Amino acid sequence: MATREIAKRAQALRAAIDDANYRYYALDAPTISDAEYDRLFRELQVLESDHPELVTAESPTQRVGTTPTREFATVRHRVPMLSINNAFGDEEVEAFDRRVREALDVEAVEYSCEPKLDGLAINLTYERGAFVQGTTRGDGFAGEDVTPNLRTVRGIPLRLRTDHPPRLLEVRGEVLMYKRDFEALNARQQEHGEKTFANPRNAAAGSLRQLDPRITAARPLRFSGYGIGEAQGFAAPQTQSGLLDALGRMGVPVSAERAVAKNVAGLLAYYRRLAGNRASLAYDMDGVVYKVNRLDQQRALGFVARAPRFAIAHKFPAEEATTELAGIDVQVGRTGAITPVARLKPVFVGGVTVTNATLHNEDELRRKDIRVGDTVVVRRAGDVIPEIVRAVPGTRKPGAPEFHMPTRCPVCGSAVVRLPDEAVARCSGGLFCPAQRKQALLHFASRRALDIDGLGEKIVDQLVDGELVHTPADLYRLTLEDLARLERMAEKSAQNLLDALARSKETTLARFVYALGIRNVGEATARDLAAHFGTLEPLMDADEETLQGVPDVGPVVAASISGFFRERHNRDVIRALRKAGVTWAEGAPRTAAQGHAAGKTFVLTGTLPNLTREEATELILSRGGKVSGSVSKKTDYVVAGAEPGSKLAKAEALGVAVLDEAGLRRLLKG
DNA sequence: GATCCTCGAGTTCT
DNA sequence: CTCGAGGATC
Repeated sequence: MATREIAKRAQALRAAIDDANYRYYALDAPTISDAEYDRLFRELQVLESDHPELVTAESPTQRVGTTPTREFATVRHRVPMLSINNAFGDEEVEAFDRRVREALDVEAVEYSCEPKLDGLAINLTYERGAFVQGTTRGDGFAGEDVTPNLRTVRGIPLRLRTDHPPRLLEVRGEVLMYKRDFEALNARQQEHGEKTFANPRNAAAGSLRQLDPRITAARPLRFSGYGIGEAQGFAAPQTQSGLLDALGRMGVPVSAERAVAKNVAGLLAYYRRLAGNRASLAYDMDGVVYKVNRLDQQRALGFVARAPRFAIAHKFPAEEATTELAGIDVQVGRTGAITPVARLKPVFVGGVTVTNATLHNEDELRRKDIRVGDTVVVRRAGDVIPEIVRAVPGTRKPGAPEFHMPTRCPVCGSAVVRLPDEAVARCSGGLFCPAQRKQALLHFASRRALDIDGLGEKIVDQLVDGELVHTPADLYRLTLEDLARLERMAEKSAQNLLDALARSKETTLARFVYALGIRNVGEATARDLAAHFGTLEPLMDADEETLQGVPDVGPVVAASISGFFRERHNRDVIRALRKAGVTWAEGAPRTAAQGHAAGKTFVLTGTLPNLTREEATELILSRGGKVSGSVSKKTDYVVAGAEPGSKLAKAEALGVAVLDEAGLRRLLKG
């Protein structure tokens, strides 16, 4: 064959393979068999290996993966990749529609509806139609460059199918794995003695984050596009649904389940249809997304902080699973609270394997009438903490006894008492109880208290059981030799712990008061007390009446505080701590707050780009503001970052002002 | 006395 | 995140 003919043949093979990929992945309508596909692919490989000069970056043979990289480079997004607010019920969707119609001042709005795929959001950059870069979402502002890995994903076109490619087009979508592909992959992994994945989403994430693209190439990843980022020289359609159609025509796989709804009733009908099909669809979804269809209306609506006002994700209810209740244990908390904990036969729910779930207290247990041996329904509440919803009727084992709270503490044997009108039962042993002593030490060392890095549960167990440490002050007497004798504690980590202890001595009055673990005195109250008294002595000697002069301190809290400081033992520990070198800046009592945020209440949600939660809190406090944990009518500002929680939705519902990090900084500067 | 708003405390898994 | 309960407010 003449060189020209070979080149032509290679060209024809590439076109045929690209076309097969397009029909398979984008149209979901394959026209040739897998065997025929493999034959074409091998012929092209042979041709290219005989004539290396014919190989191009866009050749389908180049999807097999190049050599591994050391790490992924960070790339700033040209247009931030935003998150979408969530709706958890019909009412919230109706409220969303109402807000949209009011803002646009129209009778009805048309929406584009799409499944919310459970995968990883990525950004694909095309220059003059050629795929040049792909990045992960990251924090929304910058992500990781995973171009070589994305190149191996066969559903991602290496070249857009159009005669007039835009100068620049960023395609946004989700990388995911089909359920059946995930199962096959796990079976294969298991066969080869390699680790299996918990769910398709984790499998997709793990596959995409491989440093060696050849591994990614062997994983059955898919792509589904849902929007665009930066676009230059692109005649954008007028609507979201038109945009999806246009992407589809250019060879980008888009969801076949997409639809257009004329009004809010259409949205809810779409939701019910997809929720009903959930099990039979090839992929996992965590809900559906509604977007105002007309792009000019989208622009008019704009953004609130980090999320578009023109879109909302309607989430499916938390997944439930059933398993057997293997037993009920009890735990002893810092305040002596005895909490029953369900031990479950491991069950896979909401993407993780759950073995424990809290039962809160005796009343709750009674209410749900749960007994050991019952089959129970488990769900991950708020998608995080597992809870037992109910027992499945008719699964009770004959003679299964009712659960009773122990009358003696399982750790120290002291009496368990439950005060009238209280839901929790408590061990009355106080600091005599090793469990409470351990928890008190862990609290003292916790990040928001004295922040002693490396003092974890395992170490505290040994220190207390070995009688090396009784009170927090004893921690500062520990030597390298003491620590090196402990299990799982080599010299290096022992030294690290000593360093952390030394560092922790420099603290603040608020942290110190919080670290003491006074009942009913948490972070916020400790801060109020520190600000009000300025130094420790007047606080220690204050009577209950004086204490009630502090904001948010009433009779109960005042009694806890004065009771704590009246105890001889507690005063001794405090003296010993100060003697060991624990210090803080002695401030004058702060009276009226000053600064640009004076008297304003802030609530933080999501991840801010340049500030940690603690830094943001510090910043607000230093300008006289207050930071609270929950949103209400009294909240002045909600500061929202990436992936905000339900607080953002609540803020919008209540009409509370929402700021992003930049807005917060501007406000604090004045 | 009722109601709303906050805070404290406990909790799971990777 | 959620529940329970303390504090503030009317």
